[in-house]
Amino acid sequence: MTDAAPLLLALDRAGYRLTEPRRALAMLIAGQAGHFSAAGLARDARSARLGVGRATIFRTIEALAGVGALERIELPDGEHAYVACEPAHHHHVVCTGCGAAREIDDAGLRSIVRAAERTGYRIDEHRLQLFGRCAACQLGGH
Amino acid sequence: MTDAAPLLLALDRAGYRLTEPRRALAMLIAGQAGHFSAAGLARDARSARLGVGRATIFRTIEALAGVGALERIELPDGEHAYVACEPAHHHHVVCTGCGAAREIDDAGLRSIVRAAERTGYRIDEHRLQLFGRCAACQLGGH
DNA sequence: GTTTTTGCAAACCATTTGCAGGGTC
DNA sequence: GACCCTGCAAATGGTTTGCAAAAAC
Repeated sequence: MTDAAPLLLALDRAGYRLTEPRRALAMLIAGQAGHFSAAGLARDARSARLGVGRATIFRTIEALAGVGALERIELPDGEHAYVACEPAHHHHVVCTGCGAAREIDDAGLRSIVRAAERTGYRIDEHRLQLFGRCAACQLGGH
Repeated sequence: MTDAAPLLLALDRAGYRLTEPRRALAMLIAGQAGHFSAAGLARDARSARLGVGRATIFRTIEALAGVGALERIELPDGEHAYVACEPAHHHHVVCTGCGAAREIDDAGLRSIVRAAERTGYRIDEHRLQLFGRCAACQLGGH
């Protein structure tokens, strides 16, 4: 339900060429309701007769993740999924009902990182993912 | 460097039978320095001539993760790994140098979860992983 | 003795790669 | 026109599964 433009813009700015397959995939990704998997996107592309090969799908997702327009997450069941996002540092809340993802800020994380560094580790990177049900799914009982 | 007993105890308590392959794998896991992968464990098992099949290794890891004695983590490079841990709720700091993992408490998370719930989501689960270098690896330059 | 577990080998499935042709800048 | 990108098909590699024999309770 987002817009495809930011995805293409991010690729363009990073020096990637704006090809037909990439445009088509950006549209497809923009139309995803919540998180999506590479395999699922490949399925959609096939049923939409985009004529885009599996390899291109994986390569495009990789490029988009590389420029920060997509984030790869691991769902509670171990599956991999991607969510479209702003290319800034942040974290997500993911709905286990419909897959909708929202960004949240990490204000409170600073103190956790500081606490962790008291163990002697120097923290370079952190990953936080919250899972739950969005307001709609709580009502609808999906 | 940990002890194999807690792993076996956890399986026993959950009603799993204590078989020879499971004892052998518990020892092997207990001897792992930091995090380890299923594939790596399979390699170790083969070189140690344990006579344990790949399938059994995956099944045993799955069982241990199921009872909370192992936690599956995703490293920054996308690889999967496991770390032995107490079966209570907690989070890890993982050294990107040697793989050593330590548990940290999640005191500060409470406020983040609360903030996230103000978006309308009801949070059921969260996952936090910190990556950095442990004291030894900062000195040694691994 | 009944039920779970194992090992093997084959099956699976997501992801990657090599390469020749085609599209983009 | 040079270089990037694509599609295809084949390779890869981790993980799962079916099944008969073996072990645990």
